[in-house]
Amino acid sequence: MTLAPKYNPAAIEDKWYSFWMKNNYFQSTPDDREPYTIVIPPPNVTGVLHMGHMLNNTIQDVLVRRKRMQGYNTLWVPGTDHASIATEAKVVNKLKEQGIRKSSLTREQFLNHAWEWKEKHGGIILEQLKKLGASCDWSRTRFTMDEALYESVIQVFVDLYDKGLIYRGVRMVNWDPQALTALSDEEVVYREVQSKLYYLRYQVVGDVESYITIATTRPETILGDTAVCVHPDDPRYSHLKGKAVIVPLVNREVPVIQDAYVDMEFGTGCLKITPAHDINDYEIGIRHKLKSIDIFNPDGTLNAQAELYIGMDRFACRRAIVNDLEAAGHLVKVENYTNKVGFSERTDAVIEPKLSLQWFLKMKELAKPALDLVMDDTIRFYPSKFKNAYRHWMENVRDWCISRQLWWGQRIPVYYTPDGEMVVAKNATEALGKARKLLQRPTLTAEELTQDEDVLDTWFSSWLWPIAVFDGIRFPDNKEISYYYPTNDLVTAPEILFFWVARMIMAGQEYRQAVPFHNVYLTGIVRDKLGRKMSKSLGNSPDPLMLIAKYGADGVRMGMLLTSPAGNDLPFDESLCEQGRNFCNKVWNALRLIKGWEIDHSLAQPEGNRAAVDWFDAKFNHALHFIDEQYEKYRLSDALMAVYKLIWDDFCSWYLEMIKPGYQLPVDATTYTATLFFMDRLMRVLHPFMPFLTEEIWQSLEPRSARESIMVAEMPVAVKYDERLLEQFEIAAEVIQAIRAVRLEKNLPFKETLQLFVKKNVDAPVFTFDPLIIKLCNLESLKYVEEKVDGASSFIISSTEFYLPLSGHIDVEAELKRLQEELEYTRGFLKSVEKKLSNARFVANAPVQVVEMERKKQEDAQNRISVLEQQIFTWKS
RNA sequence: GGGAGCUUAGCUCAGCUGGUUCAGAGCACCUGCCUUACAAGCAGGGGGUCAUAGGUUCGAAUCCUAUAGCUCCCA
Repeated sequence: MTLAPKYNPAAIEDKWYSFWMKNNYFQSTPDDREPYTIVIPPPNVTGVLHMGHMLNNTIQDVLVRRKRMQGYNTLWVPGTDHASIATEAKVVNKLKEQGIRKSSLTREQFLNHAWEWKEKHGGIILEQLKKLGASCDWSRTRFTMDEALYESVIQVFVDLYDKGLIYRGVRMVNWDPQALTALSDEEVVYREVQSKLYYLRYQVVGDVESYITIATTRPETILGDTAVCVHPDDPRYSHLKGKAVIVPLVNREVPVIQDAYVDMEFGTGCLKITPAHDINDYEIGIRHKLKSIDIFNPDGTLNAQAELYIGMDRFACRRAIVNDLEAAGHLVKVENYTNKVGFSERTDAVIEPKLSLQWFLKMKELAKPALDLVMDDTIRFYPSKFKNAYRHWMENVRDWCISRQLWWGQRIPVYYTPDGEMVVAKNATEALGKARKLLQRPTLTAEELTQDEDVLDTWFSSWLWPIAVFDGIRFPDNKEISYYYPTNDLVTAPEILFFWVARMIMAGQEYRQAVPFHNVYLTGIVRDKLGRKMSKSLGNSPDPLMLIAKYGADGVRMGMLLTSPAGNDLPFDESLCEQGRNFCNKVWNALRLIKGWEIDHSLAQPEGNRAAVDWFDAKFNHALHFIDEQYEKYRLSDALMAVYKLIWDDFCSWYLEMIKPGYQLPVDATTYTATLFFMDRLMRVLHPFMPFLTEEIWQSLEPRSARESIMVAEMPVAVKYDERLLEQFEIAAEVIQAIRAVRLEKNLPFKETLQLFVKKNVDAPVFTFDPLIIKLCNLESLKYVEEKVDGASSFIISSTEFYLPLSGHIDVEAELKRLQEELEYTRGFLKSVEKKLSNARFVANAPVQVVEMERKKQEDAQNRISVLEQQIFTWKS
């Protein structure tokens, strides 16, 4: 059998992925095993795979593959969400390129275009996930606009409305003038921008000489001013109580009001009030029963109520009005000013606070149980530090604006009658029935009812995701939902903790009286070397598929996981993938070595080999215990690192070197079988992290039947191991390393054999690993002696002296210097230990074990010192 | 403005309720090796006054207080 000296991922990845697919290993149906379920955080259909998805989905795949091998009936449900705003924007743009305006289409025509777009582009990201090795049950792929999920959303709306939790109201909302829709608070990102603070003077009514000056960053909104406000305790303005001022240019008289909201320190301490265009002004407006004048059209241009600049865009208007105010002598001064401005997460347009009629879901009642479930650890967050942020948000939660002025999405199931009454119903037929009853008019026709034009927020479908993918809303008792729900783990980003995770918990309580998942693993943000978030707009994100092509899917998976403990940002560097690739190659070459051996069945197992096999067996179980612990704590990078070291250091560097037969010599069958067994176990433990490589190797270890696969093989279970053996080996390893260091220092080639003499001073000798010391150090002999050996290079491990006679290579001065330094260090160490022990309070207060430990240290140091002193004495004489 | 968190080797991070060898890992770095599994490698090695200043304690990277710097969330 000849194997390429370098691992070539491209040659095998597609082969194994289709092998797994063909054998339906990813598929799950309910049975009597315990289920393990993950639902994918649905990427939006407009998306292509980015580094965040790579990280997130690698983690899910690791978790699900491990559980599968542990015998659970595992299911990972894939899917996408419809992303109202983003998708509608894409479709609108595409139509624009074809010269079609959205406004020229009917709703139905537009939706046809949208579906067409979805069919064409919507599956790209899922196809990309396959390249990563994602073991999703693709036969269950769901989309938030699928009929079942659509109907579930509608049903939930009707239900919540009937429960009195949904209401319609005029509120100040975040308006996106580009997407022409309201946004939820979570879809607005605030950024600091350089802007200007304009100081404007308003004339006081009845006194031509008297002016007051206000400061504003938005001078164009003065057209909507309906008051000017000062602090009630501000002596500068007390004389204005009850007076009115004139809004410049439009010459409207507005009252001067007093409200403690005003910050006397800011600007001039005098605030203009525009209730229609600022959330704080809106609230002041309500308190003082002010009129509200909405001066903007939905697209951000000025309307007739503004009286001036009608039809002009809000930013063009700002420039124009500043000029006009200056010309009219109303502009006092302009200052540079840094403030935070809200932008639309989707379109990046500046958000316009706008009064509008929207649908809201009351949050208070839903939030309380959802908060408790996290605080009492019924649902666990990894890392738990996010509990704080979660609580803070849930305690201050505000009602959720769920309507969007779009077409792509679930249309709000509210129907209006000609007389302005409304009914809420699952469909038009039911609505008609309800409306007839409501109006007591049996002749009412369906045509007379008009359905609400708006659709629901995408999150209003996503929050049902873990239930809806199993059709648990429409059919709450179906077999699937009963079996798979609650799901086990959710892997997502902290950014959507509130608007997705929290709401899924609410929906779970409301519709299943159960949590949607037990554990939430929060990933970090993938950043570039400069610490910037990777994004398409910055162009600083590598193309994941290119990375896979370059380093192999396994290499990239390892690169993603190595330095990303839960919740920590991942400063991504391609060299991490390189490390993953190198590791693949290392494992590959271990296979090459083993497969290259000739087996001699007549050969008895050498003693050294037996020791090596026993040792590695113990080491493997020791590592497995540790790895299991890391998984328990969701510390995947630590688990991976432990596997990495187990394979590279313990298996390759130590074990294989120990049992490796000499050049062109055969290996005994017992050792060979044990080695194949170890390799098999190691591949299983590594498989969740590196599915492709491990399958390829596992399949080559032994002949396999057509349906066998490592991905459904059993995960090794840690058993008890001999700890003493590991300790004894540690000492042998120290000896080997010391001899290697001597060789390097003295420039002694490995081929030259050495003699080793061991003088045990305190402990009884343990011979277990002696044959391995001989082999790995190419010793001619290893002898135990009672007396020190003259003229030899020496080293000391604990209190045992080791001698390597090296005629002509000994530098007495250097040996003495080294011994002297070591002696000084050990004396200092002993002193510090003795200081502790002579402290009566330490001996009295510290736990017995700790004191014992110190006594042991004292004894060891004393022994070592006497050995060192004797050696120095010998060298000197 | 309100809240949360972070600061340990050049980089990225471990270090659990204070107690074993003058703090560990991976990568990077340095030295020597093309030793027929692997140079995508082998062997050996250096590197940290645990942000700063106090305090509690027999004992602090670990607990408390203050300061500085950074990050995130909310308004």
